[in-house]
Amino acid sequence: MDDQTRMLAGLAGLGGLSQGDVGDPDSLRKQLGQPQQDIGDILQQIMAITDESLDEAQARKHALNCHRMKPALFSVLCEIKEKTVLSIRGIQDEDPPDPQIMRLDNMLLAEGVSGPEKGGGSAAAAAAAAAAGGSPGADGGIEHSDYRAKLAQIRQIYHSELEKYEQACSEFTNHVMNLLREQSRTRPISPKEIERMVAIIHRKFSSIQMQLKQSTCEAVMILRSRFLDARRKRRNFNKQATEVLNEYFYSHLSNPYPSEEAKEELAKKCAITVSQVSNWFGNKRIRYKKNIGKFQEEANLYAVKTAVDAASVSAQASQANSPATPTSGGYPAPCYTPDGRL
DNA sequence: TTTAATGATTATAA
DNA sequence: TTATAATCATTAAA
Repeated sequence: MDDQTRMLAGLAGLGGLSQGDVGDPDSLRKQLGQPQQDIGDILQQIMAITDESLDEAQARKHALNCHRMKPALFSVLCEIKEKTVLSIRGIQDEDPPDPQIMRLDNMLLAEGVSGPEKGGGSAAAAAAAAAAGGSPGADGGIEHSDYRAKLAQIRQIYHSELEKYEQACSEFTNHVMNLLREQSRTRPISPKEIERMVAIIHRKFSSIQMQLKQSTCEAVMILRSRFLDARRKRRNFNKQATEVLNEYFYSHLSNPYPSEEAKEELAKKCAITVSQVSNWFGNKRIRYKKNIGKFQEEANLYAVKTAVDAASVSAQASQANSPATPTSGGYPAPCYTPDGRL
């Protein structure tokens, strides 16, 4: 737009060539071999062309295009352009790869939304089969396939939108380029300028692309939190596992804080993860402390069990490796008698 | 259907 | 980082 006003100013200046500061008017006039009014006339027509109707303008354009003075005028315009274009140079040359869009790209790639389609239609088919099949083989498998199906849906939407975006972008770019090429017949347009315009268009479109990527990322995150949140697929530990954990807890009641190694061992015994062991102990400690009375029975049960186990072990091996007997500490021990009564 | 139990998460403090 | 306390969301029992 600024260029346009500059161009108009340049053209207006050209109108009065005698006082013009452009090039060498005298030689130009000689070159043209025409009176000055003629040029002013043509310029007047060019200036007025925007006010005319489309058909009129088209006809006028054609007439001007065929005008014998057109090449000369064109070269003058080129000269002016050459001068003005200097000022717009340097405001380009900045194309840093947007870190935001790179972040989004990485995430989409990691989630398998962008990038190569893994498994192709077979994954969708498998998901559909799993959903249709009455008996979900693995427990949680149905949810997993549901998740995959939803992800595939997001992926499909993303790709179709991206395609639309790319099509629109290239369409628009082509349109503008054609327009500029067409205009370059009547006004000087350097390839650099076209390039710059294309860059501007791409920048504008890339903000749209970012929005698309942003919202896709959001959708994936929501899907993840909805399906992969462990709380939603909580399963109670099996009886044997809770037994092992409770045994440890009540036999270390004075200090129910298993070391990292102890946690690992418990995890292995119970076929759960170390962090699950940590969770369990965290929950157990706080819940025990909050209501010791409620756990009294359980405590006695396990105390007996431990004692019996220890007794049998010591009887079998005739060794004096009695279990760690809780004496004092942060957690009050329940009163218990060897026969299990309170 | 309501309630209790339970595994996981979150916020906070040491 | 880890422990605690509160809370969430699901499962199992009543």
